[in-house]
Amino acid sequence: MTVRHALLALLSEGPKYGLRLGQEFEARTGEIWPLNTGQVYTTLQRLERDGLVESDDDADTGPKKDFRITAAGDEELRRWLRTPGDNGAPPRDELVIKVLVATQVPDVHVAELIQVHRRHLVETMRAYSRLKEDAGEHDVGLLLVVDAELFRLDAVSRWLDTAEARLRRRPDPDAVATVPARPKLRGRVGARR
Amino acid sequence: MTVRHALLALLSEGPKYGLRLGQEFEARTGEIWPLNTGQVYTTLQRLERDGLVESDDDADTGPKKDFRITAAGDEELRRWLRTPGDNGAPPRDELVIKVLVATQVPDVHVAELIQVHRRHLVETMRAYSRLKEDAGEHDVGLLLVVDAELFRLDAVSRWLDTAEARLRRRPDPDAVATVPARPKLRGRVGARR
DNA sequence: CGACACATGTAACACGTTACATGATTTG
DNA sequence: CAAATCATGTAACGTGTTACATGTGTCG
Repeated sequence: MTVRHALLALLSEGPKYGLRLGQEFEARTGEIWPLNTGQVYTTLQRLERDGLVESDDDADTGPKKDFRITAAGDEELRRWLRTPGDNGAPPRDELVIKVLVATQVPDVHVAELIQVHRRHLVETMRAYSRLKEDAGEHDVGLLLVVDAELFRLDAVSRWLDTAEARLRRRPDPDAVATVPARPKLRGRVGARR
Repeated sequence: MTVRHALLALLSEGPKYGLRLGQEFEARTGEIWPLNTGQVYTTLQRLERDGLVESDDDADTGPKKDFRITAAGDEELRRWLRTPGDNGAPPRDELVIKVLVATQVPDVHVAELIQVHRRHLVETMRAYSRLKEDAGEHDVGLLLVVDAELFRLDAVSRWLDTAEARLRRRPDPDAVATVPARPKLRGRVGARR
C-alpha cells in the first residue's frame, strides 16, 4: 500500500493530475525508485472508488484532470503515517530463501554461493556510495533513499557472515523427512492489529 | 519469484505433493514466513505450464499428486541460486516513503513520527530476540530467519537516526507555509532529469 | 455412519510491471 | 499542417492474500 498512500500524501499539498503525481513521486525519491505511469492512474481510480480522493466529474475527460484529497483521505493518510508497518509478517527475503533452500539442493556448495552474493553486495554498495558523492548535499530525497539502501545492503552482508558461520558449524540442518511436530508460533511477533 | 523457485528447490530433493511442499517451506523458515496453501497449487500450475515441473497426468486426480522437477527446472533452479537479486531496482521501503512524504504533509511533525516508529522497531527487535532465546540452537532455519529480521530492523533503526539528523539540518525545503519568517530555500525538489 | 483431518483446488481481489492505444497541446 | 511531447488510459500478466468449495481418507 505504499504507492497508494504516497499519492495521498502528495495530494495533501494540493490538487494535482496523474502524470504530475508520478513525476513528483520520483523526484521525491531522488529518481531511485521509479514509478510507472500506468499504476498512478489505476491507483487513483481505486482511491476515488474508496472515497479518499475526488475529481471534477462534470468536466469528463481532459488533459490535466486534477484530483483532490477528501476528508476521509486526509484521515487515512495520517492514520497510515503514524501506524508502524506490520513487522510481525515480514516480507520474504529472496536471498535468505536462497541460502535456506540451497542447503538441501544436491551438488550445490553453499559457501561458494554465499561468496558470489557477497561480492555482488559489495559492488552494489560501492556504486551507491559513488552516487552519493556525485549527488552532493542538495538532494535530500536521494541522500535518504541511498542511505536506506546502503544500510539495508550492509545488514544483508553481515547476515551472510553469520549465516556462513552457522552453516559451517552445522552443515546439514535437520533434514525434514517427516514434518516435525513443533508448536506453531501462533502469536506473531509484534503484530499490531 | 521467491516462492516459485523455493518450490523448485524443495522438489529437487525428490517428488512431493502440494500440501507437503507448503509444510516443508514453512518448516524451513522456522514458521516465520507462512505460505498459504492456495498459492502452492497455483504456483505449481504455472511451473508445470512452463515445463519446469511435471506430474503424472494419467492418474488424473487423486490425493497426494506428486510433482517432479524436470531437467529444465533443475537448470532454472541453479541459475536462480547463483544469480544475485537485482539490486539496481530495489523495492520501495514503506518506512522510507513515509518519512520522505511526511515532510510535505501539513501539520505533521516528522520528529514525532520518527519517534513512534523507532519505538516500534525496538519493541519488535526485543520480541525477536526473545524468540531466538526460546528456540535454542536446534532450529537453524528459525535462527537464520530471525537473524535476518534482526539485522534488517537494526539497519532501519540506524537509518532513522541519520534521517532525523539530515532533516534537522535541512527542515522541509518547501513546507514553510505555516512557519513564519524563514527564508525559502526554493531549491526545488529533486528534478534530476 | 458421521465427524474430522487431509488434500486439492477456485474465485475474487490488490498491487505491480510492461506494453500498447488514444487524445490533446505545443511548436517547428 | 505535421511531428513531437504531454496526458490519460487499458490489456495482459505475475505474484500474493483471503476465503470458500469440494473430494477423500481415517477413525470412533
